[in-house]
Amino acid sequence: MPELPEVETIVRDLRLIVPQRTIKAVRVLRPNVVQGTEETFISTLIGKTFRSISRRGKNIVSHMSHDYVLVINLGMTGRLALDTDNSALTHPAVQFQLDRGRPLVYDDIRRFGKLRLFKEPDWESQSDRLGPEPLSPDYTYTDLYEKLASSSSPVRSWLLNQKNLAGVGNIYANEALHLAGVHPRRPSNNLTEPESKLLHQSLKTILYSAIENRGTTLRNYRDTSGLRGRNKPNLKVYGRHEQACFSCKSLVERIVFSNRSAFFCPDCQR
DNA sequence: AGTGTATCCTGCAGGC
DNA sequence: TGCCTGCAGGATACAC
Repeated sequence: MPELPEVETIVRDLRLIVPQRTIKAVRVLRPNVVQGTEETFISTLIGKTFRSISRRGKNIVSHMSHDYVLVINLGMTGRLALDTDNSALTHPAVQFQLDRGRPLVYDDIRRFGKLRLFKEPDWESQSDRLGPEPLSPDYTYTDLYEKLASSSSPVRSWLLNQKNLAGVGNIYANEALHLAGVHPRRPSNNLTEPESKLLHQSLKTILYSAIENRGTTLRNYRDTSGLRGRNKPNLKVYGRHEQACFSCKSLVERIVFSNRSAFFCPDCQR
C-alpha cells in the first residue's frame, strides 16, 4: 500500500506528534507484526524517548533514546495514528502509551507490516542494503543509467526492487514509466542515456507531486489523522485498465508479470 | 541473474 | 442473500 509519498506524509505528521515523548507502556495485540519476541520488544521500548523521525525508502525510522531505532514498514495496509474516540482503527496491532496524550496505535488489516528494533549501527548497515533515495539531490540520472545498464530485468521490476531504488512501489513505478514514455517490460539495460535521464526526472516529478497531494488513496491508505491522500486523480495509468490514455486516447492496457499488474499506454510507451 | 510461484493476511468487488 | 474467485500499495523464500 504505502510507497514513498505516503510514508513521507506520515513521517511529516509524526514529527509534529511524537518527538520528546516517552513510551510508558506497550501492548502487542498481534505478535506477528513485531520482529523478535514480544517480551523483548516491549521491555526494550518502555522508558525510551522518541528523538527524531525520518524516512528511508518505505520505512518509518524512529530514532529513540539510548541509540535504539524503531523501524516500521507498513506493508500493504499498515497505519499509524493517535487513538481517538471515533477512531477508524479497526485492526489495532500495537499500542504505545506515551507520557501524555492519547496512545499511538499501529493498525494493520492484513498484518504484512513489520515493526523492528535495532541498535543504531545495526540499522545503519541494514539501511545500506537499500538503494539510493530517488529524491536525494545527489541521486543523478547518471547513477540511474549506469545501474540500469547492469540489469536485464524489465524496468518496472527493476524499479520495484528496493535494492536498486528505495521507496518506489507499483503505483509510482507505473506512473513514472508512463511519464517517461518507457514500456514497463523494456529490459533495463536497453534504456538509452536520454531515456534514463527522462525516467530519472519523471520519478522525481511523480513522487514530488504525490507528496504535495499527501499520497494516493486507492482503498486503505490514511494519514495519521485518518484522512485520505488526494493524489488519485493525478494517476494517468495505474488502475485505468481499458480506459482512454489522456494523451493519445488509446486504451490503457494491463499486463501481469513478476506477479504484479503493470499498466501502460501501448502508444505512448514503446 | 531472473522469473514464476507461494506465503504471510483480510476485505472487497464482481459473477452467478 | 450467499458462495466463489480474483485481486490489492509489500517483502521474502524457494525451485528452476
